[in-house]
Amino acid sequence: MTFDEAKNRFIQSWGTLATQWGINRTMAQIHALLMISPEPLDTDVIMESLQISRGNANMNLRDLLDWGLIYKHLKMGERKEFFFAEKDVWKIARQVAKERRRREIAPVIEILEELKTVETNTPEAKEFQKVITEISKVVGFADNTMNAVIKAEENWLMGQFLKVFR
Amino acid sequence: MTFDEAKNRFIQSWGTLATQWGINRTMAQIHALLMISPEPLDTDVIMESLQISRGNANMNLRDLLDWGLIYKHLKMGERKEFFFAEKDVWKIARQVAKERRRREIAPVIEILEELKTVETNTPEAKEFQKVITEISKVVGFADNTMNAVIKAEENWLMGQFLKVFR
DNA sequence: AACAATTTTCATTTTTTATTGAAAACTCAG
DNA sequence: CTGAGTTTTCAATAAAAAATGAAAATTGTT
Repeated sequence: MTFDEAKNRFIQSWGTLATQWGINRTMAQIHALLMISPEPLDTDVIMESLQISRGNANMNLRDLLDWGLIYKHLKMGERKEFFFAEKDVWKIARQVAKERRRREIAPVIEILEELKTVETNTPEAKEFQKVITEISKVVGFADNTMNAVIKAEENWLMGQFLKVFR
Repeated sequence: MTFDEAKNRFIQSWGTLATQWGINRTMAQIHALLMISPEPLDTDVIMESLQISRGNANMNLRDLLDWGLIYKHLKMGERKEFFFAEKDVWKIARQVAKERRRREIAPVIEILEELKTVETNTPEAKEFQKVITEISKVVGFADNTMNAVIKAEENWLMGQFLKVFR
């Protein structure tokens, strides 16, 4: 396999994987492209590489900035903006965990707490409350796990898990 | 909040959450409905409750069966099929981890291994290989973690994490 | 201030994904 | 074997999500 083939394969695969996780294909592809580029790239290069429009490129670059997965780089004497990706994959994992926790887990916990307060006079309502309580436990577990990832240093986290799997 | 309000809120929220994770809304709603139902339900009841077509109901029920999240129940003297959900939320988590590992993580590991074999003569190719190697590590970590969840007994897993967070 | 380079926005279009509903297939009692 | 009850399939349709591209806004230079 040549380098260019490998590169394309990676960008393509990353995009496909992302869609399975509710992330849009282009955003993942831009991220992949920047991850494997040793140099910051400008919007035109990205558009050309991935064959996408300016608007599309711009919006997804903005989203990646919001997620803290890429950064701007200004070259002196140039007016264009250049972008480069966070290359530390552990840091990326922490960043994604942090955002998803905030955007997804936190609201769910809130709703579950609210639902726990329902009256339990019928068998149906009892079953309901039982399920909600169980879900709360598992969501709490997920929340703690994400928290661990967010706060962890790479070595600490690896160490903990090596202990578990020893 | 009345019980019916709570029920609807739950089904609705579960559906919304699911879409953020790349799972379709209806599938999650059917699952939620069955989770909180003390009795197995037939297709007509599900169609009525969620206001969906027979084809839609049938397809998503089949998918849920494939995922091992619901089961069939045949009532004696009845020709209709009834469905009930796995209520053990830990078992659900294990089941989902198992399926996603098989469908998503495993193929990614395969591709990454393949990409590692690329020639590294240019700086660009060197950077590429470095990134791929790093991603491999993190994906391997995710794979191990999912494996732990899959194989774990509830108490063992909880115990391990309590240790980590003590 | 005028202008050219660049970025951002957003109404429109395209693509993708989900849903419908009716026909076909299946199942089983009589 | 027949036919009513039930499930499954799938082409057509609808809904949702993503992408386009050109106009508007912004930025920095002279």
